[in-house]
Amino acid sequence: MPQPPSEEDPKTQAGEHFSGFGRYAGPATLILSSLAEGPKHGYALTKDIERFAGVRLAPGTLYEALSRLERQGLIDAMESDDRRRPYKLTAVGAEALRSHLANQRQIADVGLRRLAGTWGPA
Amino acid sequence: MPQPPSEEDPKTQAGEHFSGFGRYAGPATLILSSLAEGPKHGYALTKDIERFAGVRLAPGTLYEALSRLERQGLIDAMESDDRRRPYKLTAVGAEALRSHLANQRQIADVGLRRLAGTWGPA
DNA sequence: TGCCGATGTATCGGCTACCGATATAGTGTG
DNA sequence: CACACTATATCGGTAGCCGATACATCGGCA
Repeated sequence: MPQPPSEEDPKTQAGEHFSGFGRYAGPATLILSSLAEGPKHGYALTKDIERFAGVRLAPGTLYEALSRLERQGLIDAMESDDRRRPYKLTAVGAEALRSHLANQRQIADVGLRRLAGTWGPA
Repeated sequence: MPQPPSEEDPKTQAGEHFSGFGRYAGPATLILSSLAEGPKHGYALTKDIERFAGVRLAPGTLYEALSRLERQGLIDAMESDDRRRPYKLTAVGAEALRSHLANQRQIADVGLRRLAGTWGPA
């Protein structure tokens, strides 16, 4: 079977999103979205985020964001025997992510609709 | 008649989006999305953005972002007789906004789908 | 007329998120 | 045993974001 609507689609990525925006989209959103799939450690997050969002997070950005998110109670660190430090989404984090993404999606919809209106569908 | 899917919906706003995120969404995206509807001056942008995104931009944020966007060629200033300084989206700005919003929307979709998977639809 | 709130733009100072560079070390493979 | 990859952590610089503040105009209303 042809694996119907398979999760993320690498072909859809914006190779060049001009970078004329603030600091693009905020690492926190990307990290939480990645963790929504299940627990991951830092390096795995980097790889996953690059795959589904086309964004490469610098190490500094990643680990600072992780400790910030943990301090805020949105994610939890899990202990492990080897050198990896996995994190998992908390219930609070999941709820925060849900409302944030819903908001972002609505904004994107409004913007795209307005673009289609004045700037033609092409 | 109940005015079907009328543009922006104020009732859908997230009254409390926890603010635990980096810099939430970046003013540039909001400004460009607002200008996609047509030319506006600064103060009108503030009001419109508050209405469709539920975000109140501080004056500093707004005007600094405006001059940055103009410097980048994403918007153009229009002269006027009264004290208002309207801006309009450029073709480059429209294209940049389109790809950026498409990217954001895809990220939001991935995140929400993953949330629904592991964290239940409730 | 005089007050006041809304409209409208601009700038300054602080904070900190973001990022690149760098350091360190374990792992696996040729 | 050298080298690339995995993996985490920290530091310094920068600039985007924000609140405060300042200033000017306009309309309404007592």
